[in-house]
Parts: sequence; C-alpha cells; structure tokens
Amino acid sequence: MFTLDQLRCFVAVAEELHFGRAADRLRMTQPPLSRQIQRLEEILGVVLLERDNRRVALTEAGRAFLRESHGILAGVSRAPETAREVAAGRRGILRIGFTAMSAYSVLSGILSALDEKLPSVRVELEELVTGPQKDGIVDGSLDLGIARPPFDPDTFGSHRLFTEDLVLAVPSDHPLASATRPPASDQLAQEHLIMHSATKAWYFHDLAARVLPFDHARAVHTVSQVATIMALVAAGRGIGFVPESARALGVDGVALVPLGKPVRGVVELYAIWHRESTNPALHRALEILRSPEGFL
Amino acid sequence: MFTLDQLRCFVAVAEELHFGRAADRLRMTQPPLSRQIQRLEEILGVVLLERDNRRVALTEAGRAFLRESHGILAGVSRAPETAREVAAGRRGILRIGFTAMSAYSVLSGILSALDEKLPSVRVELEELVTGPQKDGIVDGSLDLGIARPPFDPDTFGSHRLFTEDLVLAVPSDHPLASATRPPASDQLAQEHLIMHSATKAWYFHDLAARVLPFDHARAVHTVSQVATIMALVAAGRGIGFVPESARALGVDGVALVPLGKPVRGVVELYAIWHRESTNPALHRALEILRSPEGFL
DNA sequence: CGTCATTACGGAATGCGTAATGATA
DNA sequence: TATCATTACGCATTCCGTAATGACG
Repeated sequence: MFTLDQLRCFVAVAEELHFGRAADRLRMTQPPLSRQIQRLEEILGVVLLERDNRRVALTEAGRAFLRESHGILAGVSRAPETAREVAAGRRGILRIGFTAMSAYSVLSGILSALDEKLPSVRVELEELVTGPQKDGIVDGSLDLGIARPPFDPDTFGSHRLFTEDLVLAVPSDHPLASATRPPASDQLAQEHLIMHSATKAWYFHDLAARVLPFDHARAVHTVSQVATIMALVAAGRGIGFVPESARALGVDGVALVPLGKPVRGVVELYAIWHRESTNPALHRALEILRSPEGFL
Repeated sequence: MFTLDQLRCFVAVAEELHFGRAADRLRMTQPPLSRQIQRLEEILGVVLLERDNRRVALTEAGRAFLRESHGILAGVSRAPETAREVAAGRRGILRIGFTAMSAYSVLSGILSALDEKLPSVRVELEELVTGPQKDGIVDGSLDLGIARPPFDPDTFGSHRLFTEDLVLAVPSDHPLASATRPPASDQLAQEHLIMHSATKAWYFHDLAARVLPFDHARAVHTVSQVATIMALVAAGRGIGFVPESARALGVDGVALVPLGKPVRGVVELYAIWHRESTNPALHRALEILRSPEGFL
C-alpha cells in the first residue's frame, strides 16, 4: 500500500506540474521524488502523470487520484488537531442529566456558559430525577448530573450550584396569601397538604417533613412533580411546599408565601459527576461551573 | 507526521482493545505494535489509549481520533480503486457537445447507452453548432462532439453515427404536400425559399445548394436553426429544406415531402474527438458507439 | 506463576542525497 | 549545450522480530 509521503509527493508534482519545483516545495531533491512517484504508480498499477523530458501532465486517473489525495491529506491534517482538542476538553460530547426544576433556575445559565466557553463541545440533555442521574453517571451514560443531595462522596464529585428557599404555595384567595408574617405551625395544621411522593420525590418530601413535622393523614395527594403541586394548589385542593423557583412556572391562582428563617436556602441543587471520569470535556465544564464569575 | 501504518495499528488496537489480538490481526508481533502506538501518541502529543498491564481502554481523544482514522483509511482504500476505474474509462467525466438537431435523432440513444454501459461516467452536455464543437475539442473543453462533416482527419477522429434524408418542408395546405411524386426542379423554382444561414448553418446551406441549384434572390429569410425554418414554413412564409428528423419537432401545419433519390441519406451526423485525447472514458464511449449493436 | 504490555538489541529494508546518465529542443 | 527527468550508489534512519523485563492478579 502507498504511504502518505507518496501522496504528498504526488500532490506537489500534480500541482506544480514540474518535478524540480515540486521537489523544492517538499524540501527534497528530484531523484527521490521521481522514485516516490514511480513507486506510487507501480503500487496503484495506474499511470498518474504523463511525462517526458520536457512536459509533465496529469492523466484523467491522475486527476481523480489528486482529488482523493486532497481529501485524505485534509483528514490527516485535521485528525491530530481534533484529538488534541478532545484531549484538552475543548471538543467532545457532554451528556448532562437534569431535574425538571433545574430548568427553571440554573440550567439555562449553565448551557449558555458552556455554549460560550466550549463552543465545540456538544451537549446532550436528558431530564431525569436524581436517582436515575446517579445510575447514569455510574454506568457511564451520563457525564454530569444536576441533582439533589446527598451523594456518596466516594463515587461522586459534587459542587453546589444553587440554593433557594422553600416556600408555601397557597391559592391566591387564601388568607395566608395576604398575611404579612410567615404562617405559624398551627395555622398550617388546619390546611389540606399536598405532599411530594416519599419515593419518587423523597428530597422534597423529606425537606418538607423536616421543616414542618406534620400528620401524614392530612396529605390529600401525593405527587412527584413540583409543577403538579402548583396545578393542584391552583385548583384549590390544598397547599404545598415548593422551591421558590417554582415562581418561574407562572401558574395563575397560586401565591408563594415565605416560610421564614428555618427554610432559607434549604433547597439545594448540585452538579455531580463520577470521580473517575476521564472525559476531558467534563473537567473543562467543571472549571466553568466552579469559576468565580459562575455561569449566570 | 504520523504514518498510515500507525493509523492501522491504532485502529486495530482500538477495536480489539487488546495488543495481542490486534498484533495477530495485523500479522505482526506485539513489540513493534506497542512502539507504533507510543510513537503515534508522541507525535500527536495526546494519550489515545489508557492502558495498564491488564486493561486497554480508549480515551475520549482516542475515540475522536478513531473516527478520523476510519475516515482517512476509507479514503485510502477508495483512492486506488477510483484511479484504476478512471484509468480503465469506467469512471470519469465525458463532456459532450451536440447539435440541436441531434437531440431529435441519436442523442438520447447515445445517452442511454452510456448510462447503461458506463454508469459511473458522468456526462456533461453542451448544445453547440459544429464550429464551436471543434474549437472545444481542440482546446480540451470537450471530449466528444456530435457534429456535421467535414473534419480535418489529422486532428479529429470521427465516426458516422447516422444518416437521413433531406426533405422539403411545405405548409400542409400547399399543393406539394399532397403530390404523389417528388417535386421537380421547376416546381420548386416558383416558391419562396427559406434558407439556412451561409455562415452559421453552412452545412445545411451547402447541402441544399448542392441538391438544388437555386437563385439566392428568392431566399426570403436566412435562419440558423432547423426549428426556425419549421416555424416559418408553418406561418406560410415559404418552403425550406430540413433533415427528416425535423419530423420529431411535431410542428403543426407543416408537411415533410420526400425529394427523391439524390438526397437519400445525404444528411450526416458524426461523432468526433481529438485524436490525441487521453481521456479513457472517451475511448470506452467510442467502443460503445462503434459496437455492432450500436446505441439504439 | 501466568498473562500481557513494554524495553533491549541485532538484522533487513526503505529512503534520502550526491553523482552520473539520457533524452530533448 | 542547457534543461529536466531518471538511474546508480553510499549512508543514515526506521522498523521488524526475537529475547528479556516488569507489573499485576
């Protein structure tokens, strides 16, 4: 089979149509150039250049081979740069898992920052709750998760992206909506409570339970999505705890009431990744997420 | 710069993820394979394979470089075959010039035959009268012409493709249209004659003049295209000489009247080419045009 | 101690450059 | 006779294969 050097020799001669000038361009002398062309033709079994002692011209086959050669050499010069860019994390694929609610807080800022700082990194997104995100990171199908704590620090690296308050979602016409002070426990005790699922949304479930010890019997619905709580509250089925970013959902007929100091900043969102990931694009992305100016 | 051998080595290892099996597949021993990979990584300045004594895995950069390598090697294996096919005339470009009238006789048959016998030869068509076809063939912008004689046999190779009769185009309601015998010279002498241009369509001009010595004063129009003659005859402006294939134009109100023995087969159409053309596709095409079964 | 990647070393082949040849205008 | 591609030859480099080494389970 022919070599890349033979290709480069042929391209030079084909473009110069002169062995002397081609050799000059290749920083070599004519004789080895001549032999490389001969050898290439011999290997191919095709005459590429019609030449006598006065004139050099391409045959039709030579023209076709020249086109192919250009393509090959273009690939050859592109390949190392591509590999280096991937190795440096400036190019590649970053598969990100995110919780539905993060789309209303940090996600768009993260995506904009990645787009700006790592334009050649392709980002693939998948909406998943925290559990499946961890699974995906462990089995390698995800590079980065945007998820709720806690995480096993032995397998996951993590970085806190965002904290927000837990607030109370009540119907707009409810007395609590126009109260000037945070509601007291005994005020809440009288309300129907729309709870998060203890299995599918245990993060919010546990958070709410920690903030307000409550009687499970009063839970009128058990849902897994924040947006569903908002809809049920709007429908007058009860009240519920939601993160403040639920405000971005813009559900009519729902007011979000602050709960006071104990729940200030208790809702956390983390970036998580596999500690042993070798994806360079991930590490570049983490630098950006951790940088002082952040991603907003 | 790296070599194709290094690429092949890398691809084998990347696909097998095992130096021993890869070396086996490449019909070589492990040590040189190991060194080739090391050398490739050194040249690129990038780690392509994560390996310890038990496990071989691709890095992200390695995955990217593997994709590029596949592309390069595909080009490398395609290029020689392409060159050989072009050299054999089974692939390439054939630029054909043709006269407008040939589109009503032989052209479509020729194109079908080329399409069938030389499917990988791309045919480019240009409608030109004989003069410019010759120019194009001489300066190399055309490979094949479909033109009217004569040709200088020193520069042009030629092959007669088609002969047809010269016929008389008359209005359908003209007495000559319903005559049972070819018109005599004195009958024609009384008619207005629509003549071909002596410069742009000298072939038909001379042909008509040879068949029927006539008085130039009686020429009422001078046109360069057969189709124009047909239109003028239909409009009742006179009569004219046209090749029989003008019937395919299907102009209403025009009857084509035979002229008798002296003009049987006098209209000729030739394939012409440069005697020194080196385009292999041309020679394959000529084999087809000259073959007994022809191109119809 | 067996497996598998890597290093060490000797021999063969490939490819360069200089010098000579040949062919053409 | 000048130009330009090609052949001849000597030297350096590269690369293979065999043998030895080293690390890990």
